[in-house]
Amino acid sequence: MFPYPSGEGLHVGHIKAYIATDVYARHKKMNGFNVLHPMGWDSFGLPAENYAIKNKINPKVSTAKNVATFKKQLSNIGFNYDWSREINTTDPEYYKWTQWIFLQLFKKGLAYESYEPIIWCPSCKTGLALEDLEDGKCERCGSDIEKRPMRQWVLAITKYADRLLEDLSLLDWPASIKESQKNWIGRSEGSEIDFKVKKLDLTIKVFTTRVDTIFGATYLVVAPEHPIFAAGNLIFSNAEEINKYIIASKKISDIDRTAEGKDKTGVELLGVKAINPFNNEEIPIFVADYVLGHYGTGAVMAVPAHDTRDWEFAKKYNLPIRESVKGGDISVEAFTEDGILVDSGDFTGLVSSEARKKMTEWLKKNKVGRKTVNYKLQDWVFSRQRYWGEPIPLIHCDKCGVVPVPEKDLPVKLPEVKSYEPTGTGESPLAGIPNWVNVKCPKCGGKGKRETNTMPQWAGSSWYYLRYIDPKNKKMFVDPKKEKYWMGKNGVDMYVGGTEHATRHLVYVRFWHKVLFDLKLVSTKEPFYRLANQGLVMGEDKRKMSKRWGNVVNPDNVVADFGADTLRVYEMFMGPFEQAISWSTSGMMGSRRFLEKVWRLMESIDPKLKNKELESLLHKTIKKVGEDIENFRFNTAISTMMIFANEVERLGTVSKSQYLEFLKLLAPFAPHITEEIWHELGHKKSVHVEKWSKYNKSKVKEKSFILVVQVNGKVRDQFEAPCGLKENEVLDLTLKRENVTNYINGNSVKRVIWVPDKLINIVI
RNA sequence: GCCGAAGUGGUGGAAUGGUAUACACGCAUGACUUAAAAUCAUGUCCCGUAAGGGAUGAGGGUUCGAGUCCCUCCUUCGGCACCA
Repeated sequence: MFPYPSGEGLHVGHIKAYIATDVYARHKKMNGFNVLHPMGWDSFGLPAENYAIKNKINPKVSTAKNVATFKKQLSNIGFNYDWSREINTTDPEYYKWTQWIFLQLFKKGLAYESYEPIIWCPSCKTGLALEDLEDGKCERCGSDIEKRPMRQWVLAITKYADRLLEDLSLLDWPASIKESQKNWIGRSEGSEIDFKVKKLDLTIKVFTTRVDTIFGATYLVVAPEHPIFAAGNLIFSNAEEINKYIIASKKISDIDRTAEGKDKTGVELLGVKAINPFNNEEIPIFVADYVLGHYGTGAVMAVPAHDTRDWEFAKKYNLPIRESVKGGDISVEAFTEDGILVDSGDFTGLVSSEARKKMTEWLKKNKVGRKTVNYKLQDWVFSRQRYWGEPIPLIHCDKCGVVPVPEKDLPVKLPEVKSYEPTGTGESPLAGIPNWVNVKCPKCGGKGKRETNTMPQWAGSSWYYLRYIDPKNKKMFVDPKKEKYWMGKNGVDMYVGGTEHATRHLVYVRFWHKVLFDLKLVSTKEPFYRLANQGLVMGEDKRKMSKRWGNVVNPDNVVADFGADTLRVYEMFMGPFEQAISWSTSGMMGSRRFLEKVWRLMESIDPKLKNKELESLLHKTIKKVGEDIENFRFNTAISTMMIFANEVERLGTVSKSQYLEFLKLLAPFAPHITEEIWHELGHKKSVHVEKWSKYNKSKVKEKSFILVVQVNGKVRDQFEAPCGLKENEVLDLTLKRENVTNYINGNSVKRVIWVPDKLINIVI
């Protein structure tokens, strides 16, 4: 994943992922692959802009400065990036295509204008998507958020909810990321039921996953946002009280409103009743803020006997609690599990799962309900009232409505402004530039106004992996009209980044990719079939690295003091790649010592030596290091190399060819020192263009092994034996050993388990 | 509450169902040195002089054999959450 060039610079945790891809890319290259290992800058959006505002610099200037800092830091570490393919999402030649993709979404009807109240950050002064919240606060600045009705652009990601969920099964991704996405999408199967409202010519639809409990429904609840209130509340005899309740509930923030255990409040809609379609029973209707307007239908049937929230509400307002599923004691608490239906008309006696099927069928047959699916995922609020983003390429015309900017006129460049601070008015700073805003309508030539909202920070990263093509083409981007596909058959082979993107970038990018797939612009269903997450590198004090704790380790200092190779080897060796681990300076010294040892062992080379003793170990090492890199198990790859180096040291001599083979294994991890030694030993070409060593299966095989003898599963003896023995031969050898016969002690041998070339277990 | 991941020495961790604690850090002792650093050597889970016994969060189970598979529970981390 390309970094966000923040003003803080990189710390040793950020570069862990880059070291891993570098090792992986170098290894693949040595194995003959044509590797594209790119770097770029995802630099539009709030963090860059907030930094710019705080430091009173134009975001364009500060971004360029931050990019330069990042690039310098990275260049210290010896990455094999192809800098000729460096990209920057703020480059007009880049965001031209971000805008182009937006227009495809628009033309497909997947981008629409909405006036619904959305999340508003009063500090960042912009609308936000649900994904931009963390613990109910603005993820960027930590401010409490508000709800604010305003005009906005929204992307219909919910149309792709099912595919985003289903296709997770195609992905070789960490379980936790898949799990997060699954929870975020929040698919829930159930039934929609129509309740006719008596005296009014309207129907309230409710969503439930527990249609089997409907005979226990004793009232209905609608959210304060429910459309039933849209036409005014004069139909209710207590209209004033209802109005008061609705207004009050809008003032409460979403977090307070949805906090579990919060006292439930509500008001009955007097003068109307809802009719349960199953038994024609008339039940009261309440408005209560424990029902959310944006989920399901914004209305629920309340079954206090079998739902905890309804139970609490019913207790408080003295509403009847009627059992319809056997199994609990509803006088004490709601019974929410499945069971056998009671007092449920024709459905009495069925088990819940069966009842749900039959009752949903009944709803359909009688045209009073249907099977439905609901999602927690909401459409993506895509406009920001900020300066530092891609202008949304649309023009508003009084006559023609919303008109897309013609493709030939892209990019719509972000204009230079004097004041780039957010206005807070619900308009972006771009609205204050009349000669940018006022344009001709591309359709009718009449007066038009540019859309002044910009795209969110996630736009540019939603397709950056597509800005590469076969190098033979020599072009930096492909015109989608001329080229069928933007990418090869397999897409990105390896994608590495942090877990914080689980429900943001990694959802958005899959959504855009699927849209492009439907447009036949990409050939794969998914952008990244393989993903790895680097674990956090924490400070030496086991706290998260932060200025606040003064525990940030800057790679520049580590490189200056201990060398880039030490840093690289240590970060790969410190533990499993995906695990969070604390930095340890003394631990890092161990990696430094290992590299010094490798250097020293040059002196142990005996050019005349044909070192048979090491041959088997070397080939095992070649095998293990290659497999470990492929599987992102860098820590064990390094420990395997350490074992080899220790053995060379123990023996005191090594043949030149063996030493060189070993150097190649180390080269992806420690590119500088291996190159130095490689040349020292007389090579003109680089070690990094060498072919990766091939291990020899026959050489991996040992001639003898340490046979472990167990008696009844306990280790009682071990001795060296030649490989390839048969079970009876081994047993003969074993039964001659005094240690073994002592334990057998005259008992008859009941069973013998023989694991070839490893272990024998004698059961007595 | 639901879902997921994980619990192994003083520390980071290793272990296709087959010798638990590889590798590294730290520590101790020794060698080298006037001394220190660096380097090298030896040792370092617990009990026991030893033979041996016991330890992979706790308790059960499957198996000739379990850190690994199954069940129950505890703890930590992550996601979702008045989501009907």
